[in-house]
Amino acid sequence: MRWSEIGDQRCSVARTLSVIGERWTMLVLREAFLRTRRFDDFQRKTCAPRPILADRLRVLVEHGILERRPYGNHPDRYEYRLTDKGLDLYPVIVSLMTWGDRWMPDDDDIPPVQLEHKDCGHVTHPELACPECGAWIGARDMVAITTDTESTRRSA
Amino acid sequence: MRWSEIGDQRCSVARTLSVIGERWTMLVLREAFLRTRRFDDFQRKTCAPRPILADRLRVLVEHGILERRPYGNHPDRYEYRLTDKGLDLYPVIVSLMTWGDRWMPDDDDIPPVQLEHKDCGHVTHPELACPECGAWIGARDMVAITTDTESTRRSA
DNA sequence: CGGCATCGGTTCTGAAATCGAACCTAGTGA
DNA sequence: TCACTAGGTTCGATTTCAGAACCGATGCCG
Repeated sequence: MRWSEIGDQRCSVARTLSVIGERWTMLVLREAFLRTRRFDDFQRKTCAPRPILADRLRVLVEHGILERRPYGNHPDRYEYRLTDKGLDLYPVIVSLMTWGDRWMPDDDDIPPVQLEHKDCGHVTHPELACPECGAWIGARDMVAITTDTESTRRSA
Repeated sequence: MRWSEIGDQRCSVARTLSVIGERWTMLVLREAFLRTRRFDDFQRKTCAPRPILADRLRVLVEHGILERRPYGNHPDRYEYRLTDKGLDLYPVIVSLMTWGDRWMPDDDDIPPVQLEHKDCGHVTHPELACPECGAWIGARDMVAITTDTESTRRSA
């Protein structure tokens, strides 16, 4: 199967990756969450090749994750901002960062970016919890229920 | 900059992606969390090309995310299992899935895989919360503190 | 015993993507 | 006038990917 066709898999992970799973895209999103908005700034911060960056921004805009809006008038400049759909990717980026801080520390082992919770003031890594009962969720606390489309899926 | 060098960036997201950011790798991990263990099963479920799959499994083993261990004796067969380091990637996969369920539903809009919390029995999507105060965390509830390596980084 | 199947890969080739440098367009400032 | 900025696009060389075929060791069937 071609990578470009993974969006066709009946799987939400695959469909998500079909939009944000290309090289560089996650780094673009990282910068967007750090309030980078302009093409050249994305380029400098991510170090992505310019043609690639242009493509990734286009895809993110097409899928409504970023919004491309004009700013500053005459030379017609544009900036890219996260939409609600884009802001909702926060858990993905944070999870990647958390794992990296824990398992791939660099030489000076102070993490490059730390997160402070506005409300309580603590510097910490957000973790998954169950919205129903509030318990913290680890790898084997959830059971996966695969819902075959009964009518279409038959034995073998 | 080459994609193969992103691990050099002083950023935990980039370093994480240098290990699990290649095409197909996340789908391999998805299957690992669904308890797939064998080469051919990974191949059938992810639909990744066999040489690519072999490479991705090798990288995951090299980084200690999967463990390759023999099972069943004589023809020398191997299976791949998540290590603790690998299990700790659960929030990444779950976040990708949650976003896909919310923003990229397929035609019959019942999600392909649902998660039931073992302890409380509810079918739900885990969400991020602050480990210190327990509050739910959304995109703009955390402030990023960039810790420049003071001695090496100077103005401009 | 021969022939086919299984599992876990590797090899090979053409097709697709990525990369970096250079270029383009439109305005601004000196 | 010339240099500079911002937001891209074009080009050609390199790298990666995709998929089909193959391989080696064993087991299963008759």
